[in-house]
Amino acid sequence: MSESVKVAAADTPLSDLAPDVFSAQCESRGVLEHVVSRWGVLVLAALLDQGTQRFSALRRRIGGVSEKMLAQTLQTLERDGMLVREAKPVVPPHVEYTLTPLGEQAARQVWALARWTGEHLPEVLAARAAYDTRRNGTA
Amino acid sequence: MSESVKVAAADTPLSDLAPDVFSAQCESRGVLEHVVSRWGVLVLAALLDQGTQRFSALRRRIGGVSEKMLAQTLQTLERDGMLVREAKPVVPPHVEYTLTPLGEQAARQVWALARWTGEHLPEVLAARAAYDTRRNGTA
DNA sequence: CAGCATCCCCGCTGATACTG
DNA sequence: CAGTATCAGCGGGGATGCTG
Repeated sequence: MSESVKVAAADTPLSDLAPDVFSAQCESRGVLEHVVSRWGVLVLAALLDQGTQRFSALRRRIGGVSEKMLAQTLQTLERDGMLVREAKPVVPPHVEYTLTPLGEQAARQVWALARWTGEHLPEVLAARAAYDTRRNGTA
Repeated sequence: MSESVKVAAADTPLSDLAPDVFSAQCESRGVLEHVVSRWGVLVLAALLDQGTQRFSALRRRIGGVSEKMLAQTLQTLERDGMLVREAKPVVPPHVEYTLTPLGEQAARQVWALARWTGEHLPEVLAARAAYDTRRNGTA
């Protein structure tokens, strides 16, 4: 795979590119869910940010993950080819996780999205306030 | 909207841009979840693809949504300022939904991500096969 | 240290039925 | 047509405890 992520060539009719996303059993939907899942986003982001890291480093980095969910998320992403797990055969186990090129592409996209939401949070918050006012009456 | 969504400017240290995404109570995480939720993605995509649409049109378009989930999703996205709901006061109710500029930006990003996963599905599937073999099969 | 197994809860989700 | 209300089921996700 190359390097740039190539996004937003959205003048092409959307339905031509992926007509099936709207169908209930679209397989790529599952992949997307993994990638944008609660912890998936953060694992990818952390790995993109800091590069190769061990389990405990990730756990410390990502506020609020349980061991279970971290392990589960890592497994899923490994299975999807987004990252590589390398277990060094030493006495205190030492396992490192690294993004694959594929995973890096995903991570960049996800990260961009996360950053975008962060940047536009004020607008969202304003919209919410307006909406709530409209509903609850005077407020 | 201008043209490109500007993604993958990831040479900037990630943590500088949004240090708080990793904290458990990051507000933008919620917005992200709404946007990339199962039906959120599809609603945004449908609206980006076809423009303003009514409730029933969306329902028909998006395979497998229940009325409840569609209504819920639309409400959430409206509250977040991603789309506008316009109810025409006619006897058989007629309600139209349209993306806001903000929502259109979101939709493009989400759509790009969806498309990316679609394009790279073969790689993911291959990775999965390899992973499963490593675990069950010959391994 | 890494991570699997178990238990358990609650929130998302869908099916059904009712209203404006 | 476009919702809201209610109920029931399933699975995500956390806490705990145990292994290599």
